[in-house]
Amino acid sequence: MGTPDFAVYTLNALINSAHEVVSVFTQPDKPQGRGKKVGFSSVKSAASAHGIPVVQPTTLKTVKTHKDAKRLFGGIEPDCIVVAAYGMILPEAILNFPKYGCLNVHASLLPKYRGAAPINRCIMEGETETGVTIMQMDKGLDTGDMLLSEKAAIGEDMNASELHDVLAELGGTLIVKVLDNIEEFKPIKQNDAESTYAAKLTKDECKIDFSRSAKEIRDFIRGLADYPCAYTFIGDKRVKVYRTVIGKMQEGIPVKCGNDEFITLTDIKPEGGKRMSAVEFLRGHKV
RNA sequence: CGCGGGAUAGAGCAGUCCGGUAGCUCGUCGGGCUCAUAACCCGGAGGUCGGUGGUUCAAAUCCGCCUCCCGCAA
Repeated sequence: MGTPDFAVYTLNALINSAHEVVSVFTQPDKPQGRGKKVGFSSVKSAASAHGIPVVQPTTLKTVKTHKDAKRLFGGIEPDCIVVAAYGMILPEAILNFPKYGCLNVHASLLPKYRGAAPINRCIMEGETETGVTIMQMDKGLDTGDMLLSEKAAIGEDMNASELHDVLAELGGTLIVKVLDNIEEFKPIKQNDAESTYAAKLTKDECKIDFSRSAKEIRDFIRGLADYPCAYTFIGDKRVKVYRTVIGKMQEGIPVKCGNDEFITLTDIKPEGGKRMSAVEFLRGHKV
């Protein structure tokens, strides 16, 4: 079960493993993008390409018993359900349905950064390492017992997209490792006292606050790049900012921030325009 | 039919409202200055103005249709 790109890595890893993927769950198609086009999720495309049946329930709340779950799965009783960024809460009837329960691939070192946006949040917080955890799902949100986790370093200049790819890849590797020897792994309880929560990102909070320190702003921007992307305004135009350098540089747009420091915007996308370097932007605009 | 912005030289933009010689910054090429330079000065090349039909003596500009790109929203 999964929806976005992150889950595709896990799906592909499972397809290429010794395990059989009997069916794939993903969120329902919904109108998205400009206009009213109906798009479908990355996972749906990937699954269809391999001829795996795709199921897209609108809600799972109606699944209350083992029988309901079995009906949902078309009579199949899977040994295990793997969940990666599915975006829907699973009722207990489903959690308890498979023999080995439901395993979740989560892009953080639990119990830190539970929730929807662990990849973005950890960069925004200036972390230097994060990781992927495979856990046994329970009723809580990312609170289940951990089976396996592995660390990954966050590069000095790495942005969320780059980290996403690294962690997604790692997630695929780890889930296969767990499934290969599922009996071997001992569940480890999470220490709730150390937990932090990575709330879903909202557009409102993506506006850059230039009164913060240069480092905070830089972490903020790379934590949000390339999507949803931090933004600010130049004149009355909204401008997305992808990359910055701390200090006052020639090759870009220097902005004063807190503590009398400067940060230079080097890679941006103005409203209505294409992504470009700040140097190019300056050739046609006065700032 | 969700709302909105955009397509003009290799890049980034102005010009469009009010039709009349294709413009700016940068790059590029040539020359000059200099111990020297990404600096400075002079000169040149490079455009079917996204496509298409129409109005007009005349269209980047006004009108119709089409394609592609982007922001918001979801």
